[in-house]
Amino acid sequence: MLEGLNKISDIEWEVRKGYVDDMAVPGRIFLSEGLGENLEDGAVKQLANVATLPGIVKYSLGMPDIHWGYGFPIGGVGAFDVENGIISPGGVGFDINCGVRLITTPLKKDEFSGIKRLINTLFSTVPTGVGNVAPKKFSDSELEDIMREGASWAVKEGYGMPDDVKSCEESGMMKEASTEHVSTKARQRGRPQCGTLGSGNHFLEVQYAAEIMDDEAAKAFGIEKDQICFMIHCGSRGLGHQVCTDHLGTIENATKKYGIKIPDRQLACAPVKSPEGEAYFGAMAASANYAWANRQMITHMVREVIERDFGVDYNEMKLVYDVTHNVAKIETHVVDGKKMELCVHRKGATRAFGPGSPEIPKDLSAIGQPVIIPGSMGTSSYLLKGTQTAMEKTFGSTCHGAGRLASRSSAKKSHSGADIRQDLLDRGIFVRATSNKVIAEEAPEVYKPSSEVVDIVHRAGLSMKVARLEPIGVIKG
DNA sequence: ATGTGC
Repeated sequence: MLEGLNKISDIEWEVRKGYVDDMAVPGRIFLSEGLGENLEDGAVKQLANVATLPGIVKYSLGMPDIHWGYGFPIGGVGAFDVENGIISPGGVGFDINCGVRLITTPLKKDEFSGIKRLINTLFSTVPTGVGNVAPKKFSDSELEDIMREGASWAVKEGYGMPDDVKSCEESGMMKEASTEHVSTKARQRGRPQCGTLGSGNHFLEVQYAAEIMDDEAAKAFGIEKDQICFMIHCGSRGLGHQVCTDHLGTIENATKKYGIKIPDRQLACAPVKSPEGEAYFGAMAASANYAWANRQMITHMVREVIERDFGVDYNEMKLVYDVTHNVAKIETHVVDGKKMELCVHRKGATRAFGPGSPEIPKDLSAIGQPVIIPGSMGTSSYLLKGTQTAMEKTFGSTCHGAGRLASRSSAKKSHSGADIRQDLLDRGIFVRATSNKVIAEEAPEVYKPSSEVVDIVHRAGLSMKVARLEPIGVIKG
């Protein structure tokens, strides 16, 4: 509910200092009155709690897809001064570098047929679902390289082409990775899973570009109307999950050790510049690199299938961009006219750097970075561009997706997976999933409409629409 | 999200 929040504009709301005790800064949420009806009190409280943590700068921020999460809300951004601020695993989440990438093909919708066959082939090619393993179990030394080098490791091993790397945020590799802080247990979980899709909201979709809203940006990003594309949404699997679990323990101890007062145990944190904070950051970066290698390997599998079955040249399937939804990064931002080094936590939020940012590909410098916002199963996904407004208002951030409305358990009670699969088929969307249970949990109705969420970030100027993508085939874990 | 709930 929006009650108790101060209205700044039709799409921006303030969570005043004092909403919970000890807030150092206010909160800001980008949200319409309509979507505000589903705003959870718990999520607002979590956003306010983040504002109590040491070193927070400017605002604790909520995107229109905000919902309740572990400690920090999902759809939240918190930036902390590197000198006196904190880093928190709860500000990143369990699925470190959960992210999404978009790849185009030269195929056009009108000339394309055989979606069922393609999805069935991909479903048997890309390992999918909880506990599934990749065709290859990597050695300890290979895993070490994966965690250090990320997407570039995969390309070097033949799972892609050199241009792929520069089309990833961070070039698909956080150089701060320190693998010595990744436990044996995390490595054991990670070794058989690189090149697997995972479960839940993770997916592999075949889509087409249904609408182009910004011709200039679409041209720069390399996407045309009616083009067949594929989108991959997944993360760091069991490795990132284990890294989060392991470091929550050490960070909880550090919270006590450094005398940091937190309003919720799930906000455990340590100074950015502390051994415990640096250890978590290094292990998180290693997990992020693993996730980039993972998405790169899946990209390769899909390209090989399309090359073989549709006669498309592998090199004609270009990576538009790869963004991360769950990460903490050290970035320089201008705050009240002066440059500051910040530890920016984006949890269920996407970087949306604007024109001229040195971090984005040079050939896109005049446009802004590509921003990819996936919809829920069977609904529109969007390609947008980053903006200067985002740099000024949200530390260069925007939303990450539709945002869940109902819990997995309630979704299972109210929806039949088989019925949803048939409904989608009637609408021309062919779904393969590891179980009907997953389809019920991921029913489009239990998510906010992606179009409404994207409308708000567009109206707020946090990222501007470039293209709308519609699914024709979906693989769900 | 996750070898799905301590």
